[in-house]
Amino acid sequence: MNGPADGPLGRPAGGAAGQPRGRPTMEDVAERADVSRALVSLVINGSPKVSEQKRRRVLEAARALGYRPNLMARSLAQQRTRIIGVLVNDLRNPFFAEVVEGVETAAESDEFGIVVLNGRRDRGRELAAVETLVQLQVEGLALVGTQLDRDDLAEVADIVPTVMVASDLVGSLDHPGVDAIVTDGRRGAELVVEHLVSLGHERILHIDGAGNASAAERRQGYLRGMEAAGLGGLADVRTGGDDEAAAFAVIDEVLAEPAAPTAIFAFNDLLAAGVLDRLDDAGVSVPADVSLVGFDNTFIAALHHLALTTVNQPRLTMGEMAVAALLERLNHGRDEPVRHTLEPELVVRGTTGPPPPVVTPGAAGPGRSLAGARSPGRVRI
Amino acid sequence: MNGPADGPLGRPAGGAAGQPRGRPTMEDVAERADVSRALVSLVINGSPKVSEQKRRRVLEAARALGYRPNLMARSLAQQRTRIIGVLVNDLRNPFFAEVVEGVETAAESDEFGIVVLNGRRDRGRELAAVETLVQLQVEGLALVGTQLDRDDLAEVADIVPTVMVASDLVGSLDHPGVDAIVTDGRRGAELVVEHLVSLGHERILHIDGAGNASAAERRQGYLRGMEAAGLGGLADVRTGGDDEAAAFAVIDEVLAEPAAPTAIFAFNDLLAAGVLDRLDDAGVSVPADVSLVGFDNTFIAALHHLALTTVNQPRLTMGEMAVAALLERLNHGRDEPVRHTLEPELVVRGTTGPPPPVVTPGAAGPGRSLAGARSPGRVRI
DNA sequence: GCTCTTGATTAGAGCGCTTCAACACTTTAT
DNA sequence: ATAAAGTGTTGAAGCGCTCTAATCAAGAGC
Repeated sequence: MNGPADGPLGRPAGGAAGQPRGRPTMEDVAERADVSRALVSLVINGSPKVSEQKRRRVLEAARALGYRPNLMARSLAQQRTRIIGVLVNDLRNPFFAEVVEGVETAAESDEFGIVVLNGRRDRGRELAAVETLVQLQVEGLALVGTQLDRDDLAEVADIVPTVMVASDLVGSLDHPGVDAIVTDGRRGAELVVEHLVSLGHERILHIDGAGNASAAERRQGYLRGMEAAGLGGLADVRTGGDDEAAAFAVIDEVLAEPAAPTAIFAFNDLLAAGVLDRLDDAGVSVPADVSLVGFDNTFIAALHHLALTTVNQPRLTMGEMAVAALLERLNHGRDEPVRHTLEPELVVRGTTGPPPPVVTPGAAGPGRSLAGARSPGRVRI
Repeated sequence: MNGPADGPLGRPAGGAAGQPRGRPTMEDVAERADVSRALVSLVINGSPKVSEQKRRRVLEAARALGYRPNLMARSLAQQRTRIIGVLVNDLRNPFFAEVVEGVETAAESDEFGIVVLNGRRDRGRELAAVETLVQLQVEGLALVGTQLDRDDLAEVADIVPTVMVASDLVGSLDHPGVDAIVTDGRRGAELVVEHLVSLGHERILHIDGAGNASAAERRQGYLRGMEAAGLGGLADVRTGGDDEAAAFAVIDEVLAEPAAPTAIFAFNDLLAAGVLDRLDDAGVSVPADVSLVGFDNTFIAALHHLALTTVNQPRLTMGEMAVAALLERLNHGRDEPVRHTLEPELVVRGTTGPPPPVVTPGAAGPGRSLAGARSPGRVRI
């Protein structure tokens, strides 16, 4: 084992020869400090029942060897990992990134680590990621904006406490192992519609989030808002997505139609940014010709040059609440599901205003504001 | 072991009482399939030397029990994790998020998993995160935009192959365990200056990235560019940062000075966005009064309403190259450091143009374009 | 002098898995 | 037939750590 022919080069720092290879283990430290492995363990874990003398000896040996505990081994022995697994729908979306920061902050203060996996907008990858996290033995699972549904999660939620953030098991909140932290998307969407209606808009288009987890809720809120305003007949929902690119096709389509909307409510800020770009390309000015609203209140919306009216979700808080929910299960054994619904908040900025006056009363049918805006001579922003 | 009191129904779903507790292990599967634990291992790992009959038996038992391999135990036994650790300076910066996606893509196709930790712009946290990753026994370490320096990394790099992405051990590339994948920030900055100079600018201000890892390089490039253009005397560097907020103070300061710049080169797009906002607040129009350039070419720069002239870095490629570098060490035993420098590319958009004509020749001293722009009546964007 | 405490240390079993050497069977070569 | 060469399977030894129970040393109490 420790024979002389054990390989020429030393362990880490270009050291001397003849080492047993691999990183130093607790055993190595024990040997060097001339104590038992158990004692080293106690020292490393800061047990109070170790004499000052030995503690020093051990620590010194550890430092000298460059010893670092092996988390895998520790977790295995301890039967716990103190890791919370986080699955994010899309790391590129600043909204999610900030939720993750919230999760991180909270986890950190509770001495948990987090492992972040990125679904990259792909359901299959999300599924695989969840599997990986479970196998990694995470003690809790936070799914941020995931598109997974009850069937995907049922098995997993039996094994590890799970919380969905910014998305929900739509219409099936019944799994006892799954909590949810959401902003009331329905209410948020209603706020948007109310705002637009109060400005005088009637033809309000909603470009939705396609299969995205929160899409359904916001869509519903939009529809309800329209109904409530007596505009149910004018409600118009188009399939969008959750990034800028998704907006292009829809806008091109809409611009080509006769009765164009005077306001557009996009699924989220990213999508709204795409809408804005495309409108810009077409020479349609916002909000003079069309009003535009996003959702999430990401920092992008706040940029003055976009000044996007949007709906705020308390991202950091959501992340923190997610961890809190997991810990309630972990530490206090809660076992019924919980669902926290946060209040959305309308943030009015510069992309909403009154609808344009009807161009030529009587001439061009019922309103053509948007199409009209495409006439030459219009000023681009 | 197989006593009668071992619980009637399958474990996971809605389990009753009296189970042996804990998730099913390989042992459980072996018992149920009536084979040895070793055989189960072979099946799970897809060994070809297992009879079809037993393979089926094992797989069925595994499924029935809801068995999932324990990655911790596997890694421990196997003495490898197949995990690449990724430390990101700031997950909220879309630039980094995209580099991470590149890392992910590459790792995935090489059957590696990745674990992402977020430094959140805090050096101490970065240090802690690296430590965590090392203890997690990652096989490679990708540091994305980190601010850590040689001293922080020396010890770690002896243990695990390390690659720095989008940042570098400035002035000390000498650690044999650290590779680097960077875009030539110096060159990028020179391109910016050349572009601005060719437009006729002379008073070009650089707001740098403060302590940020790539800050020094870009600063140098800027200074060299200015020298090369014979404008060394006009070079002006202010301390900024790497997000929008950092821009505010600087802009306020600059606006209050007599000889204001006609062009501003910001450390990155985020900072540039902040500059744009502040200029906007002050009624300074871009590029009519001041030209503005960012760095990174994040999607933010591409938004039409910002249309930020910037410098592109091939993010995805950088992430992929990082993994490639790690794998060369891991699989082919390379042990000298490697440094890939990618070419930056100037992306001209709408925030740069010729400097404004000097307002009142002779009257207001040497150029007051920016300050002049603050006169009332100026149009805001 | 003896047992009792108390406190510090350690032996050793075990966490769930991999893997190597050994084993029991074929099957093939000779 | 017998040796040689596969096949498929298994026992058991770890991987690096934790943690319980046992051990040991030393002072306290009687």
